[in-house]
Amino acid sequence: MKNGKYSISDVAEMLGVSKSTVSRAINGNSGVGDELRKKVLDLVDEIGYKPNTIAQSLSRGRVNIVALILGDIRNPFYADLAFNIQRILNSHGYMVMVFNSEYDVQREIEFLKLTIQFNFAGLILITAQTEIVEDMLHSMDVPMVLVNRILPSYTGDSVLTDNFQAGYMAVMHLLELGHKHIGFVRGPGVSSASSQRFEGYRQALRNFSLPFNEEYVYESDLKMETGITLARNFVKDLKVRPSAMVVVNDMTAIGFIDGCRENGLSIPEDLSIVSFDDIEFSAMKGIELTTISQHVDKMSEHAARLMLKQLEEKDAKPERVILEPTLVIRKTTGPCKE
Amino acid sequence: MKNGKYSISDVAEMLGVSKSTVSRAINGNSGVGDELRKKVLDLVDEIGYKPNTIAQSLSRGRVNIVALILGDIRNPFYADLAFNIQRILNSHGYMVMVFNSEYDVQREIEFLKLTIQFNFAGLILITAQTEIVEDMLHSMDVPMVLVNRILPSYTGDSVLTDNFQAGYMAVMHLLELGHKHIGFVRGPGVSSASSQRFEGYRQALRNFSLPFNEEYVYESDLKMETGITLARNFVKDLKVRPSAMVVVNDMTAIGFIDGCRENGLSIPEDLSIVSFDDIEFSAMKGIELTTISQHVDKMSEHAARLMLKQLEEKDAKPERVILEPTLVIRKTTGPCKE
DNA sequence: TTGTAAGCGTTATCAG
DNA sequence: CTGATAACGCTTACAA
Repeated sequence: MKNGKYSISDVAEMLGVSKSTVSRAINGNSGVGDELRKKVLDLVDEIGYKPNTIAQSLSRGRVNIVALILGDIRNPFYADLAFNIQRILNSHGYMVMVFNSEYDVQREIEFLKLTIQFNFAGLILITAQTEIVEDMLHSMDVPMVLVNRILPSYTGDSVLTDNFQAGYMAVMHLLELGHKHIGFVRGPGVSSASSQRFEGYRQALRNFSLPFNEEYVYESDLKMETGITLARNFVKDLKVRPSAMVVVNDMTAIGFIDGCRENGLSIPEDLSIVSFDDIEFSAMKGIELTTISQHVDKMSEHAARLMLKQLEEKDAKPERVILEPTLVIRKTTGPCKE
Repeated sequence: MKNGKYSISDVAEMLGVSKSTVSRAINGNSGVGDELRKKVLDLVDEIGYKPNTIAQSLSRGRVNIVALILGDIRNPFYADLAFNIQRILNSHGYMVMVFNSEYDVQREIEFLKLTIQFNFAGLILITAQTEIVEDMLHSMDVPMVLVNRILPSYTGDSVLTDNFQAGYMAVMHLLELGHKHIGFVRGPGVSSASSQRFEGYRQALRNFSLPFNEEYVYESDLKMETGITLARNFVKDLKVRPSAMVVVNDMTAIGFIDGCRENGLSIPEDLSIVSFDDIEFSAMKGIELTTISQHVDKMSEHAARLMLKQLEEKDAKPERVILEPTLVIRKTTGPCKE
């Protein structure tokens, strides 16, 4: 017994039995007599012995930690996902380690390398980007779930919203309100979610012969602060402004709206805005975003379920779960007045 | 070499040297010739060998993970703290594992037990509560930093805002605006930050002979949703309402304001509100909280610094860092009209 | 400078 | 049903 903590050898010695017996007893494995098992368990309970997880991991060849890589935990959408996934996996005996890539490919690759070094039990990626990552992923033989982003050649488990449809829906809603000139704030190019929303938007524009204007397309790194900056440019640089904007995520939209109001634009009177995610804040008085829900609860449940499936069945078939987006109409969109 | 990964033995064998030599070389320890060291490093680099962190940890007796226990990662105040702390510790070679206690003592104790089992390198507690926890903490011989909460008998490293002063400041601000009847939404009783803010509030009331009314005191679990519920009761149950409220944190305040407006109260015309934290959202148009900043950046820097100090110096003296709160006046407080 | 070997705390294999 | 004993991959005295 070192450092105030008991080891399995201590327990074995105290009982005059072998380590194997103790190991079997505490792990609920067969091969120990009922009487002896009870004796072991009683002592373990009494002295408060806990097996050393590191040693277990080394022996078993993997650690019971699932790595979760996401862009930025400060974004409520990701925070919700992380929270829910963590809760579910915890309740099944797994730990979750959250990494913030800060939307940076280099950092993401670093974390992927860590996954190898640590022998993590599984890997959940909420922000998988570029071919480099894709190559690494292919060479990694570990349970893996992709959430909300898709990699072209990836065929494993994944759960995502139908982002094309989401983008399409956004435009349809604006169209019904009479808007014809509709701009778009996209996310980083490497985000498939963003690209697909953009595609849906383009398609809707085409289907209804609405004009597409390159000048009305902006790019955000998904942060609120960036939304504010973008809005300032939007207000100042454009001689003729669109009457509506589709914005890649709620955080950017909240910032964007803030920037617009700061510069004298009224929302939705002067400009209608639809975004995506439906984070908790978007329902608040004073915000009240019209947004397209990604159903973060379902998304996290599926992600956790798929991970557990891979963790617990050796050769489970890969699933691709596709969630339907839902339009939530609040107060940032209104009829077009022209 | 198993599972596509090289072990130190593989490297040693390929070079015809011993494992110890490889170990010394890659860890930058003395006792290897320059030439041989270079040979080792070159091969390691070429084949992309990475030491197995678990095996290292078992051997060294601790794993390079710092555990960070907080109430709820979905609260932006905590998310900011976690993000910053993680970033700093990562850059010094430590991993951070975030646990959501969900403000529940039982869960917190579970996580503490995990710290023992895992032999985590350090422990950062942003939500330390009750005597049970206190006892456990005392018996744990691991680098430890308490953030934003204080335990009576704890003498180790800690960083916190002067919450008493913060509570006092909140009242002073309202007093200057002419308010006399001031209520309070407190946090859970186990939160020392909340209790001290409450004490500061009480003291200010006493110092200026303002009336204290038990009916005007509510309790929140720090969540936005709860703020909404509280506000509904506040509006409906009270025949005579105070003209101002001090609310324990921004998230509750945002919900509270929402609930008030939903029930026809105007903020700040009918009711002034001051809260604490100054999360990013509080600056948004449509929210614009008057709030007391806890300087989350400084707070995280100190927390990380104190942890690193303990991690890297064997017998560093404990420090208690106390941050001055700052009042940020925005638009949820206004003059009292009576 | 380099190698040998013991140990870190478990689990798993194989005898008894 | 139970006990030795060998891994797991690395670090670290101690020898050479």
